[in-house]
Amino acid sequence: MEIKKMAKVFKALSNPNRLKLYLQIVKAQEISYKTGCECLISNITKSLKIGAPAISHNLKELSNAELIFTERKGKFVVARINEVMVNDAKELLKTHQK
Amino acid sequence: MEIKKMAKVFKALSNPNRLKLYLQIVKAQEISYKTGCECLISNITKSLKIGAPAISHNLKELSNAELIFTERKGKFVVARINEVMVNDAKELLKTHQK
DNA sequence: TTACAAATTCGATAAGTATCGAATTATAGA
DNA sequence: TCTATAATTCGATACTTATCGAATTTGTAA
Repeated sequence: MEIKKMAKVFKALSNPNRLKLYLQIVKAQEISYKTGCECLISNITKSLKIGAPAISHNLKELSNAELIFTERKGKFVVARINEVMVNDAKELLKTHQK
Repeated sequence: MEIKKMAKVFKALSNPNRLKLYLQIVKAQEISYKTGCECLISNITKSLKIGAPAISHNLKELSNAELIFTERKGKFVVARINEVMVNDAKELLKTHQK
């Protein structure tokens, strides 16, 4: 687990809009476990106050940091969380004391 | 726990040199629990490949994000981790599935 | 007080980034 | 085929940031 890679992960989460986007994907994915629906980016887009180009850019940042995987399903893009990477990030934040 | 505040925390960890600095403070603090010594910034400075002004700047970023507390002890600066904030960050990275 | 070391501040610069509107591409359905 | 919607790409712009060297401040101890 190299520093540079982890720094990139944190960078991906360092912009408020992008962090919101990430959290919405997490949330949508959790719901999808119950409903079977997939996480459609187009739904999330509406709830953020930035335009489609910015969403696209921010998705790519999350994806480049390997925090999410994206896949095109016809006209739509679906995203899902890369649990492994998220765990690496959590692990790095572990402090061994109380 | 507001998004903006958390984004700032992640931003503080988003630069490789600053992340290293943070991790060194964590490490030094863990050692200090055993030895009773405090985490001196001047020791850490030597192991990073950036100059003193950059260290100073990066410390301030960590401090502004409330990830660390700093205190001057005579000629030196000592730092310690804000466990509460670190936990908030870990908490935000929790996903509820397996 | 003088000298030294730690740290900060200042001013500059090069590089990176977030977002936009316009244009374009991809896809589904009428 | 034509149209509407989702998404991406492009080009621009305003803003932020990481780091540096030089200068300055803070503090210790000779």
